[in-house]
Amino acid sequence: MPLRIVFMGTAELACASLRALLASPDFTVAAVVTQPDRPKGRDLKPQPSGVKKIAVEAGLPVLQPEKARDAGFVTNLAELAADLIVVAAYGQILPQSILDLPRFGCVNVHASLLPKYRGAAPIQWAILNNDAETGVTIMKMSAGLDTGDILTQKATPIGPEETTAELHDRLALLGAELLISTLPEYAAGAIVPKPQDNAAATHARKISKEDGRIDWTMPASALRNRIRAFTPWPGAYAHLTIRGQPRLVKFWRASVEALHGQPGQVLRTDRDGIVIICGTDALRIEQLQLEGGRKMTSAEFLAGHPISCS
RNA sequence: CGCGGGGUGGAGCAGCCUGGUAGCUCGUCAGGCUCAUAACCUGAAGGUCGUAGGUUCAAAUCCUACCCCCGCAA
Repeated sequence: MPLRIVFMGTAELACASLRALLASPDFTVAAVVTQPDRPKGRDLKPQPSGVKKIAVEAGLPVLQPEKARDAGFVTNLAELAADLIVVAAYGQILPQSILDLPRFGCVNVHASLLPKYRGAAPIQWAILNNDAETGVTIMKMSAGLDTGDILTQKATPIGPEETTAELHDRLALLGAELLISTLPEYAAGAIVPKPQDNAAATHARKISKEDGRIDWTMPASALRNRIRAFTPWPGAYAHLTIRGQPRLVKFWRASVEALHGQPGQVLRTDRDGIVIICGTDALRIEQLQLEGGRKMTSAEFLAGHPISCS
């Protein structure tokens, strides 16, 4: 008999897991819970989350409580009589009353090798710190922030050029695979949940737009990691002087060069990029984007936007 | 009606305010120079200036409507 599941998720990361659950005969998805539609897009009209779109397409009931801890919502959830609640990038803290609801509890998909990078932005921080590997964790949820007992984990190397966008997509799929292979074993009692080593825990705090601002006195290698980590959001940005005007420019791809000078100085502009001096070494900008415009290679950009070396 | 930028030879842009010869950087092609080159020199091809109307002797430029793209914001 398939496991009766309620799925809770909002962000893109959750979509792969929901699809995997829907595609597997081992599970029945009784309902999907996602955050209320939020203003999005150029018109700022409320848009459904990716998870909701999938649920609607699959003809599943969708619940969108403003607050998951509302008593009314918890009651509705209880009536669904799920064996298990699967949570992936839902975006809200769940009260103990929900965690205790299903007989198998709540299981979470997290995009890091816990206890490392608990919190909202594990993928970004793994790249920011230039880690060689990261992974996904399936855990039994507890009241704390990503502190639950670990069921299974799977590691994956981080490519030297890999961005958050790319790693995110890989981890979403990896997490989905691990989820559907873990759940039946877990339900059969074949997995012993393993407590996290709290002493080794780190917190991956949420990224803010301000984090994207480039400080040219930082080492070039650190800035390159920021560029990778903040793709696609919020982007690593700085102001460059173009036709005498300071213009906001986002940097999307860059490499490190062993060149030195005054931090912030534009050393060279050629078809291979724009070389800017950093605190240690220099950054060769290969792809960038002017405010209001689309992404361009440096060669394209320089054709129409003269940047003088300073 | 959330705010804003933009659609000009293949690419990226200037020109628009203050209507009157289609400009710049690059690419392409041909030739030259060079030991050599993505360097340099010379020449050439290539554009219904997003679409449809309007104003005018004359519209890339001013007016109106529409289509499409992008950034901010979330």
